[in-house]
Amino acid sequence: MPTAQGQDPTRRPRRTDARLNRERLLATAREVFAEAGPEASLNEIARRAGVGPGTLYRHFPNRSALLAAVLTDRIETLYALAGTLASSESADEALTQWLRAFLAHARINQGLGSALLVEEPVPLGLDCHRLIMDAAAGLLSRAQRQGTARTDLAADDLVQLVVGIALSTARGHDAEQPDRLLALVLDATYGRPPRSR
Amino acid sequence: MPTAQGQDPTRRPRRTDARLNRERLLATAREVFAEAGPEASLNEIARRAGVGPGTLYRHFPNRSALLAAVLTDRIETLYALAGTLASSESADEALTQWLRAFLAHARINQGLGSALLVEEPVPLGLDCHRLIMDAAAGLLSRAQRQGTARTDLAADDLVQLVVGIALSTARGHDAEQPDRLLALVLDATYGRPPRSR
DNA sequence: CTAGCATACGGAGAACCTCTCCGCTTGGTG
DNA sequence: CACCAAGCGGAGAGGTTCTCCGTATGCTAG
Repeated sequence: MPTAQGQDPTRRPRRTDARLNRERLLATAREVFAEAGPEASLNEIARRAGVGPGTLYRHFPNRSALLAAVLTDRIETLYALAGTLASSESADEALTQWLRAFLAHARINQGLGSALLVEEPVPLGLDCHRLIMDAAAGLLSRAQRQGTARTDLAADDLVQLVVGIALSTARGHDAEQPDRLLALVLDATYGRPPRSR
Repeated sequence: MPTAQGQDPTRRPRRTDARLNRERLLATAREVFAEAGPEASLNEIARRAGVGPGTLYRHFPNRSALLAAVLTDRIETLYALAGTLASSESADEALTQWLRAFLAHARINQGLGSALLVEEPVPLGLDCHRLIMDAAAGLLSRAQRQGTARTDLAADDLVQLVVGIALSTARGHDAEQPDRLLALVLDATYGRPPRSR
């Protein structure tokens, strides 16, 4: 599992107070984003972490960078889950379970947080987008070879559709709806090949 | 077709300069939102319309109200389209065409604009959400009775899924993707009933 | 143990934003 | 034509993101 530790070894390592502040910021951001959504004030995060705004912005040059950092460990978990599922019994079941987990993840991060999975090249940190796509592509291609997933389906599209579910249900009140929508997408995934138009 | 003209007749009609300003603001907002997305600065809109910010805010108390107003005529068009399609040959084809039009609409308004279709009770103007749902529900139920649409599908879910496509592809670069995703959803809509799990 | 300096910090502040308030202007009517 | 409710503009309050730079401090070489 790739982890983002690409640090130029010619430079001396980070000062410990800097590392500490970074961790504190990250932990605080996790909390605040969970409370107030991805639009939460970055000043507020800095304040609650007990550092100045300048410090926050040196560690994370913008909101996206901070969001990406907060999401990173969850993403890595998803990537690892894909690895585990890849050796499970049923290829279809593996894909299904992973997509369920992915949807849950995207929703927990308030939908919009996961928007950066979709947006621009992902500013900083390790490449979340790539990791997710790799995980999805692996499971999907196995389900296409060994399972019943339709072969004209691309991983990009599948992920995008699930992200869409997360986004559009982020503020909804029907707690069951995301599951229903995902079930529908899964039906399409394992359904017969597209009807001739 | 319901149109939002609910004006208390005991009050004298709006002054003409007010009506003119409102129209100018609306036209400018349409442009600016199209250029810069639904996050565009309202000050900028006021400036370009040649009025003060105060004027904008009296006509439209907040961003949502302005967005809703901009979307209104498009929504009414969609509602009217549903009426037209309702008497067409194939129930399935009618639903399909309407969903295509709806997706195009949601995307033109930058995805996020259509977020207010999903969010809170829709602040002002006529009830966009209700109108859309009515249109979708009518076409879907006919496709379920006379066509091949699966009967365990609710209009809410179908609309939500399409909104999700619009949202998640709003900033994407693959121009074909929205169509592919919609095709997938349509396959599910007309597909066999859900497999026994 | 200490001196020196690269590294990191904090917070003032610039430049934006949304939205409110209120004194002045003006369209429409009696 | 005079009146006044309706409407206007813009100052400004209070929020935001993000930058800049003088100051403080962890680390290391001596």
